[in-house]
Amino acid sequence: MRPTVHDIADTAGVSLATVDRVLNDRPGVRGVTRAKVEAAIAALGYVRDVAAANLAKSRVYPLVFILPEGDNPFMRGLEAEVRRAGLHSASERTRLSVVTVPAFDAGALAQAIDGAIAENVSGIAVVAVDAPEVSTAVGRAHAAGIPLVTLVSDLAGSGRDHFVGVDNIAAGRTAGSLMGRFLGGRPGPVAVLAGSMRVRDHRERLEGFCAAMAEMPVARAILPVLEGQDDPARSRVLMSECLAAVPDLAGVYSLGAGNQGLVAALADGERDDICVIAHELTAHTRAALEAGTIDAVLNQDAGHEVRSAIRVLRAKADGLPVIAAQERIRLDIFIKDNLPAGPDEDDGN
Amino acid sequence: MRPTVHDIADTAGVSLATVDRVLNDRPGVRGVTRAKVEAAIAALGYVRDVAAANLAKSRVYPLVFILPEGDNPFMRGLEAEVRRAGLHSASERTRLSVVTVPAFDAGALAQAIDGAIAENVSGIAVVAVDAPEVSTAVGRAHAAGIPLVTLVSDLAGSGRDHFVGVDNIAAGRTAGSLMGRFLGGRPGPVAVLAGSMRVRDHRERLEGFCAAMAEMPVARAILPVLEGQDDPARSRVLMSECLAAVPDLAGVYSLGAGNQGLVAALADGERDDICVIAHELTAHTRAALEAGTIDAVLNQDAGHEVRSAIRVLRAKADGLPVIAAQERIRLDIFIKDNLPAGPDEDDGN
DNA sequence: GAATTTCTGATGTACGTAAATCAGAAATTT
DNA sequence: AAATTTCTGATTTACGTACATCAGAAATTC
Repeated sequence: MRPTVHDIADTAGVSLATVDRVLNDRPGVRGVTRAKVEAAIAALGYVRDVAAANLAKSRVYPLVFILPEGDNPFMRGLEAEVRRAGLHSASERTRLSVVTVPAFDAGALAQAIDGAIAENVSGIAVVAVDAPEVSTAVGRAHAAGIPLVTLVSDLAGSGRDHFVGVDNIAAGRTAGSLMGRFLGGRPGPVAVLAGSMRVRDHRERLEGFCAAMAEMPVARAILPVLEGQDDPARSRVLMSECLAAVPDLAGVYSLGAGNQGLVAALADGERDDICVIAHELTAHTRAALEAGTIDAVLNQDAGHEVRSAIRVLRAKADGLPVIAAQERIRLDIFIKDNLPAGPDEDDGN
Repeated sequence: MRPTVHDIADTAGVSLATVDRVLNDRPGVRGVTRAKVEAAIAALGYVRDVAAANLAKSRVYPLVFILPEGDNPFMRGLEAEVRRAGLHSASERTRLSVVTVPAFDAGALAQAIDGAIAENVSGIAVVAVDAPEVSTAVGRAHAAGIPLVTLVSDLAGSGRDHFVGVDNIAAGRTAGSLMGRFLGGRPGPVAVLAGSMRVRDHRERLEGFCAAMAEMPVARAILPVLEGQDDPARSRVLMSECLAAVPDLAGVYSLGAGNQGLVAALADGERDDICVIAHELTAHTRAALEAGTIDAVLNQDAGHEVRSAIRVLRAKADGLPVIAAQERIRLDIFIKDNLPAGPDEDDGN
């Protein structure tokens, strides 16, 4: 049997109350006594039974997810996963809520973070816009002792406790490498469709993509980035213009959420010979992958990210260590042949 | 606050003991009374607090993993992950143990399953050899009420409760599709190196591979399967013979654990122009991927599989539902550019 | 209608920890 | 040395569930 607080009290020769004071860092214990208790804890290899502790505390963990507004399918998928996790959250003493803010709006984001701090939640997960206002708001959360993780897009040099998301430079490299291989010796430049260079994940993907393309045996031009603000209409216009202007376009790397507009533009232009690599498996990209319009989709699993964020925030709130291997978010590569069953086709067993 | 057993007792107008009898399916409750209690449970939306229940039961779950012996790196990786999970298992009231049996030996496997049944464990995870003896042993576990999941390789038409592993037909299809794209118009046949056609995962991968290759625009011969029994020396000999016999070999699909032998044979033959797609990210395949000998590695994450098996077995033991979406094991595609940090390079945060 | 069986209620203990209270011991100050 | 402050011990209650016991009520059988 694993040791309990009673065992510690016995071997340390102190009372239960003293052990409790040491364990929970409460005042009222002399240095020598504290040392004795800590020695006993170490000797017995005691680890607190978190389940019992939470039961006794009857503590609940209100966690807030701050996500961008709009019809970005990936973000809406994230939101859906948060809600889905919320269904099971009761049994884990967690209460989840979602706050949405205008996309790419640093001020609104900082305000939302401050709001969560004011509500004294026990954890915050935020899709970060990489801006100073946001960094200082994150600093305030840290100062208030509230664990905060960045989700999907990271924030440089801030006090965030953890980043939940894929390595976006590696994602870009992967896209570049696949693009190069798929194109082989075929000539023609490559276009890049992004949301905004104001979010770190988009910048990093572009960086990786360019690096990998540069290493390819066949040199290939990369056209100036098209920033569609993750808006379908805008992305469609930009892409259509590009197709018209560059008749020998060989490939498109869509590193943001402009896929709906991209697919529409490709259909308009009747260009099904272009090698397309996109991010995030959504209804649109899935259909385009099956139809052959898109050749590969790089994906981060929203469900996994949400569950990871919850685990990390809870661990941080409890002062427990995070199991790094379990929390690493993998980059999925999907082609037509390894598409998973859709969310509506779950076998439910 | 979420409802407790006391709330149910109050609203149903019965005593705590009766509620307990209904909840835990104990005898001694009249039909009408039971209905009243169940109505109250439904009305209040009661869900049992698993943490408190486990605390009260102070139950431990002894789980057994039955894995093949030998120096198969993937299997040793699985074993390592089980041991790693064992470190954290105390806090989850789980006790893990590993039993190894000779690879591809159905009789020994069946015997190991019967041994676990005799020990009255609360769950069994087994890397299945697809044979009748094994199926009947699985049937005996089912009859004994012991949850059993197949791991990595499934078992047809048996009473296993769940399969923890990737969709191997899709894995084969993916390999075939990537092989076709990477080779492009280059001529030459493709070789397949397997472990044994007696395990279902290898058969399924081959099936998917052949199907995907057949759908490619360029027809390509697939040579007869080389069965290396997942043994390095044997795989090396088979592969060397093949390289000598087929000078225009364009690609190799290694769907088993013969990668060490494969890489050695390629080095012997000084053939670095062959497109190689292999399974499972190990030290060998990682090095070969970085060196450019192997072009893509399809991987199933051993750590994820082990944790999934544990979650599923515990859920089954408790009679709880399994969250299908969370337990789907994904097929990772690794190329040089999206290799994750190695196990020794964990950032540990 | 009495005897039996079956059901139900009341009550208590346990799991391992948190947290509070109060009394007494030890150290410190006056 | 007395008064005060600081530390420690003993004890109790609580969290939500599991499980056991015993007595009494209700239903069933004879």
